[in-house]
Amino acid sequence: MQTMRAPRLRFAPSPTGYLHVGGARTALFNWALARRLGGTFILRIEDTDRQRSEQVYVEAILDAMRWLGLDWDEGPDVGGAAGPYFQMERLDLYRRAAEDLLARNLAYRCICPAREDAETSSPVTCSCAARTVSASEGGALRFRTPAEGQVTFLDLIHGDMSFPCADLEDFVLLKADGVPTYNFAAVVDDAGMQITHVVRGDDHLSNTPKQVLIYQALGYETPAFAHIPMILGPDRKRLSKRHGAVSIQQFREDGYLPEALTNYLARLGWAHGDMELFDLEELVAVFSLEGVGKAPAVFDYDKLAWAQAAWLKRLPPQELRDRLLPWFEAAGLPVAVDEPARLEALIQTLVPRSVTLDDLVRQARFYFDVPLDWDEEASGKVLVSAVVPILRALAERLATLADWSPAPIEDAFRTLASELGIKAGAVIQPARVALTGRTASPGMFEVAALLGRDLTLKRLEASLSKVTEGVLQG
RNA sequence: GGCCCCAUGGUCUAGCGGUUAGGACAUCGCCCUUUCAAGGCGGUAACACGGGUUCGAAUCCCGUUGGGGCUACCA
Repeated sequence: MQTMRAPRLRFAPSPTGYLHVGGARTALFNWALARRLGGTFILRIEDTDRQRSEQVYVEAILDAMRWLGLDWDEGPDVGGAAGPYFQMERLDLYRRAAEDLLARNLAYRCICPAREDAETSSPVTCSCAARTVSASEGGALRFRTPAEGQVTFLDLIHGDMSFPCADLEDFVLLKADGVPTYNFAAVVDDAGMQITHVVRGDDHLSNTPKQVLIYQALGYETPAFAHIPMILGPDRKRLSKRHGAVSIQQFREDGYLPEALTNYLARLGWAHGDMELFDLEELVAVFSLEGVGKAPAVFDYDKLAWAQAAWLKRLPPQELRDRLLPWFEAAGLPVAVDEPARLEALIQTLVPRSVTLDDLVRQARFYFDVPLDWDEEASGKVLVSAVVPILRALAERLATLADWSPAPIEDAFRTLASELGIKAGAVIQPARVALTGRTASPGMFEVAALLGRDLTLKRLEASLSKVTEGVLQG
């Protein structure tokens, strides 16, 4: 029956916080399935929790969605573009549906006080269970759950589900202030928006029978459900801030690529054979709910880092350079915009040594004509007086080198070493510390070439005086 | 407590009755090498347990254990 309807999916976050990885993955699966099926993807903001919902979170969520590359298709016209739907702008819909249920005696008003001890394990019995409470006005509206029978529905991941009505209480549809609860608003909207596939977290599985009851009471066809496994922390508890970064915004600020995030997230709870590295387009080409597992997945920061490093290498050099530009500026490094090729080249020397963009830019510092970030301990060991004649000789040769490029530079280093009867490393390592301030760096000849003759000689001189002063002092 | 879901190496997973149980991350070793990485090659490491069903179970069924979720006028 669902097959006759055009596929329509949605992601329905509530703006009570930033978009976290769990929500992002739910959004990703919905988006990927919608695209795969050639259907429609809708974004709906579930802002019915007036206490916790905030506008900044709405903006942050939209921002994160766009950054990840998850675009939505429809919604109220917002300056020419399709904005998301907001439940607080649709209160009439829920009230009308509520009145319908009330009129047909499928719901009733309840004036018993709100129960406050939800945390205690012992169930609180509401006097409404007697189903005789009624008040012409005020109070909350409760659904009249059938005393007997089974609620059944299809879950594309878990199979046919069946719950006894007797286990379900008379849940609230409308709060006393007229605002709908999650279960009610979600159903009215999913039905009204003709959603065909409800893909959401496993934590909603227990809510589904209640929702199916509402669909039936309202006379709507039920969609197919797909409850995807939760994402846990290393301690197998629900993933939260205490486990580390969890919001998409945080990962973005830390310098992760959206490609790495969507790639890694897709592989949490979903697999397609041995496929590990892929972009959104490649994901859409093969995505299916059949590949989604049932067991909860532990978020692995190490594997995310691996995916990130892999994407750093996968991105076209030019593209990576463009994305890095703002990071260089933020770091206060004097990027010469008229030397895009040089920038691109120096970035590439750092790609195999970096994970995040922030990480890469930090390591790029020595390539610029700014004070060196000296690793004093290392330089103290390497830049000793014995090294002075070596670096002095090296500087002389480099000063007159005809062609300033890696191969001739390497030749100069090696020739000098053999003439002095020492190992190449005995020249290279002191030079490395002199040019970069540390003992670990990209290839020395590439570094010198990118640094340019002037800066190279300047750094060599600076090191020589540094050693001399050190000797005088020591 | 009640109800529900889940269970392959440390982690993400492939497997959909017959496989030397495959891949990836991590880890260990070797190679490459001017350092650090990256890369290449190789190693250690898993079917939670107990019963069935079957000629044959990681695969199907039932228990046990373990983990997760729901049980709000939160979503």
